[in-house]
Amino acid sequence: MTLFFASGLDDEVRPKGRPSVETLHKMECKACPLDKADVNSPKIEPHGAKNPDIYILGEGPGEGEDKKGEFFVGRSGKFLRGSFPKEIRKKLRYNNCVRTRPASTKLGETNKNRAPTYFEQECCRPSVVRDIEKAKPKVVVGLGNVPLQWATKGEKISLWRGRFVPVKIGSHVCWFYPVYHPAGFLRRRKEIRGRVVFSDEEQIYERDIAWLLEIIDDLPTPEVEDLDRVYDGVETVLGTNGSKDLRKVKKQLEYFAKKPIVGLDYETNMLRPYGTGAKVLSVAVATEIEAFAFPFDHPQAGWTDEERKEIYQLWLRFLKKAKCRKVAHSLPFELEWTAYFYGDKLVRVGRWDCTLAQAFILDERRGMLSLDTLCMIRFGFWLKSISPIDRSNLENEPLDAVLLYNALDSKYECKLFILQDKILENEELLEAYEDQVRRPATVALTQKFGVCIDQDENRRLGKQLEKQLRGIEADLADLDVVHEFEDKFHPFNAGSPPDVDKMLSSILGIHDLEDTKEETIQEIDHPVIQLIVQFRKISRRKSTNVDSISEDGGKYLWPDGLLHPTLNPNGARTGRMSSNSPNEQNFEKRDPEGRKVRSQFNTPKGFVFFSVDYKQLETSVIGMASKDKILCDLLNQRVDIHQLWTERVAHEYPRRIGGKRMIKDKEVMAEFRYDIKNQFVFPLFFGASPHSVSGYLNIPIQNIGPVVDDFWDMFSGVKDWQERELDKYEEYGYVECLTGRRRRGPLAGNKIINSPIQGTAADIAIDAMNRLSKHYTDTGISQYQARLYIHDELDFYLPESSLEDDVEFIIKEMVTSPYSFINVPVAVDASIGPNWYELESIGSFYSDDF
DNA sequence: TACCCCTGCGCG
DNA sequence: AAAGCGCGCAGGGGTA
Repeated sequence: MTLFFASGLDDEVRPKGRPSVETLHKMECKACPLDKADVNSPKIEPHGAKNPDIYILGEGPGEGEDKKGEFFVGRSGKFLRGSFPKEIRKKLRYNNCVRTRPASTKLGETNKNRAPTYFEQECCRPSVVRDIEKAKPKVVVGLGNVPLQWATKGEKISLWRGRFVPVKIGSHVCWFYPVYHPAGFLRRRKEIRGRVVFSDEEQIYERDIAWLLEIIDDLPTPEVEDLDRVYDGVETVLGTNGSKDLRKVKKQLEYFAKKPIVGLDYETNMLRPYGTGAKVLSVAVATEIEAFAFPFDHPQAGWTDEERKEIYQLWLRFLKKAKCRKVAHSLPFELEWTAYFYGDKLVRVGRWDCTLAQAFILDERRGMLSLDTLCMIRFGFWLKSISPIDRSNLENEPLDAVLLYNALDSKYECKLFILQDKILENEELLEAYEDQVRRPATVALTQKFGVCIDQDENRRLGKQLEKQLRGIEADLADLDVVHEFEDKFHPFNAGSPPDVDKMLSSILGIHDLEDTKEETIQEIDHPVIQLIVQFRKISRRKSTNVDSISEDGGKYLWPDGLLHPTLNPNGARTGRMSSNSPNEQNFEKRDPEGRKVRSQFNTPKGFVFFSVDYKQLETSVIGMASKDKILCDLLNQRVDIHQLWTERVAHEYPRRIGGKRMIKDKEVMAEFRYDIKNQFVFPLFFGASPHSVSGYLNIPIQNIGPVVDDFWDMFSGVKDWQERELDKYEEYGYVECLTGRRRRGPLAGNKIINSPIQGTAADIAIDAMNRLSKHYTDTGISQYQARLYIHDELDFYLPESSLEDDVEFIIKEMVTSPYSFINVPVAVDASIGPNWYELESIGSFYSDDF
């Protein structure tokens, strides 16, 4: 029997020629490097209550502990005891992963603590395990990274802290509850003018401990998956038994179709279905206790062509008819492949669920959403370590292994879904999950439809930018400072920050700059600076916006001639969707020259490009959240708030726009409005200080300060709302969108204010996108499926034949949002043209017109 | 060669 | 030390 199934490090990371982990466990102190360490108190014994509810597990004794021969008597030990109420304190038990002080042996550092090594931990493990087995605590509280790794193999305490993980320590099953180590944040405590400033970590630690005490009596019995039973109920067919296997597939699919909840998982040979030779290798369906996997197009699948066709039909039938909830982990993936091979409509047939979306709604910390990690958090074992298989190359792994792997995934998806569903219900987050789980269908279809690129335009732009770059390089080569640089060092690369830094300091004699950003260096009056800035701009424009989507080697163009950017609904912590490969959300727009790259985004013949932007959506959401009377009135009267303040600031400080007479200049004011929107109104609404705003706008504080005061006089309801949000965060440790989506701490002040706004705006826009997409799957009108999603902008390809009807339908759908918290008009700006660059406005449209 | 982090910068 | 928020991508430069 393994001593502890999730024990520290494996043999795979063991340096060669060192004893195995089993040997270390057998030899204990005899093998330990610390056995003969020169310390005051070797092998300190655990102490405290005999049968505690809470067992505190630290890294190893520090200097204070070593001196006194007792754990947790140093600074952080005292702090830790202090964080528990007196009655509870008596009932704690204390131990460390390593019981002898691991002190630094480096010269001059003999009194410094260090983290215990793997060998020290493993030698000590048996004695710690024995003590925990004897003490039988309900919860082991792990302080910092070492106990986290010790108990779960988890790696980042910031991602694991505050979660209850079921673990089996020796023979004892209990909860492991990682928290920040006090020693860490006590070191980082700062004093400003005699007042201690607490770090985020410290506040989070306090909250985590408080939560532990609040919930400990209500914790369910922890359950750790029995590794001997993970394959229970798993069945597969290889397809080699012809019609017998076929019948089995049929029977099984009929069986699972009648279950209430079924995990569903594809294994594929690529991540996306658009590559040449992309195929689904196998499929698995499962309940909590039974799983069935069968091959599609794995090379070893035994199907004849005829049987393969039958398989296709059987699966299609399942997708069309199954009454069960179909659960995937990362649903956009399953839906994208389903749409691609079986038809778009199926993404909305029956009910699909997503364990990743559930996990995201429960805890939006990134990096902890894989099925593997979630199985560890919920079931106490690492799912992926069960299957000895190269997951990046399933096509060349033996079919039987692929099927077992596939089946396990689907089984634990189902199991995970059922557990997370209960937790969502307990935390009153089912509604937020419903919003989240509507996203994958539209995401999958937008991804599948793809984005057209005008390759002639791409080539033209590529050549033009190439020429500009050569020109800049030639101009650079003419400069004395560049000669000097190259004599002294090496060829000058304007795209290299270290080179630019060297140019500034060694050649131009400018030393005190923090970085080489455009903003920082543009004040320097030297031709080389302008050339550097230009070079960076043009080379970025070319590589990011042109080369990457070229049919001539662009890495994002697929064999079908389209882009298929991915949208990630479970990535951005506020609840926005991010985009990648390429990021459709960062093609240039603000720079009049740069925005020409958008001309590459055209439509198929017979279609026009239709672009719809929500008008000041986040400002409207601030009105919805704060219910500020003035703001809501202004929004109801369709007043352009940015314009209002643009004029106000222009009058207050005309120098900023080049004098009073410029107030009448439409172009100047339009440009200034842009600055006011992004450097005044938004920053203030999201918590920027007057001083920061002064900096952004480059207007002295004595001029802008009074305007900021007026701003807050006018929108005092918004200020009050901001205060309320901060209070709520203080109380609950999270903030909430109007849609119920949460964002948990640690959050700095301004994020607290921003998150509910950004998240709610995202929910409104994505909901509209989804309703339009549903209209497509309901009626077959494919132009209602958005092609691009850019936060507050949706883009469509509309057939010329039905242009007017489609325009009206889409606009109406976008402005008539069904959320009950909407108390101000929702408005859009719409424009139309041959491509994403040559767009002509067709006007603004308001919900109260419909 | 692949991978990592850093810097810089585009979008909302 | 204080800081509007949210993202992804390219190139440089180092490492294995």
